[in-house]
Amino acid sequence: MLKEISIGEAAKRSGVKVPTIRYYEQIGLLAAPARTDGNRRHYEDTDIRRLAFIRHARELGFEIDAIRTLLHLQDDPNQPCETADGIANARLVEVEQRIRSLNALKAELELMVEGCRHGKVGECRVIEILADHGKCAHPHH
Amino acid sequence: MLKEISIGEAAKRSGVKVPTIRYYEQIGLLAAPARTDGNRRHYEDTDIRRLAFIRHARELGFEIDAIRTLLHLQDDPNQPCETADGIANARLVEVEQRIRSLNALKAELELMVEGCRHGKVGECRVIEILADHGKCAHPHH
DNA sequence: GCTACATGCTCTAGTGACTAGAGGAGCAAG
DNA sequence: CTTGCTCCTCTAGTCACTAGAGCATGTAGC
Repeated sequence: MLKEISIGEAAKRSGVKVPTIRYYEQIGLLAAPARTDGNRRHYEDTDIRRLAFIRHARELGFEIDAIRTLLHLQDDPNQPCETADGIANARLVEVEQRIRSLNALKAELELMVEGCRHGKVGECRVIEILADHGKCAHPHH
Repeated sequence: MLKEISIGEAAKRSGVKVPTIRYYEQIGLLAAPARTDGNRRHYEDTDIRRLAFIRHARELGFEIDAIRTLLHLQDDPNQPCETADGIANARLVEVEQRIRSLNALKAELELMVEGCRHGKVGECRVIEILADHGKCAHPHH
């Protein structure tokens, strides 16, 4: 007979922490599992896969609501995948934007650190650049 | 005589929203300004600069606590700027790390979107990749 | 002076996505 | 049988705001 999967075991296998699993159940992202006699949750393999799916999507920066939609799609494999495609595309655009602004920021931070000649704060470029946005190398953020 | 700067005007000039300015006052990031007869806040140019400083630092991803430290440094320009330099440097390392992981993520999202042939969800790569981490292009996240 | 209406005030509560802790029960090993 | 781990529920806290209620004040047109 199969050993039942406890919440701790589910956490280990899926990479989602125990309180987070309970939280996902609470917000309806994961169905409430069956309980043992002692009122403990026990999970099936499908639950583990669902949790891994959620974890992966969270790591990719998808919001819970987007994940909810993706999970609905997954549950009904005959739907056209345009919705999923759209969600992933929107996220891609976001990520590209974020990379651009982080690159601008990196240039600026390098300028700051480089400009700091370890003197007094009065001549420190970190403070100076932060105080005056006009001194930014890339002022478009 | 100078026109007094209202909170709304301060918001416009600094780029920090009105409720956020009040919030910054509440958490002690910005000193409580003088009030008019009618109990309205009015600001000085130094306050506007401080707000712009905060806004800029927030955009650069500095946390409020780091900003608080930077502001203390700014208030006392005879301190060595190593502390400010250290904060900026730590932030630079973070930003570089974040750019790297976002690039990995971008690759993965592109793979997903590209792989989606606008068919049914059953064969959708977006769903598939999310469900199985092993399919990632860059599995190191 | 009167009437709108914008802007300001304080206060409380809500957001997202968890995380931490209290206080107790169940369970396996020695 | 006791020790210690995992589990249970419940509430409250985190960060950096944001939203809204219910009032007071200021300003522009008539």
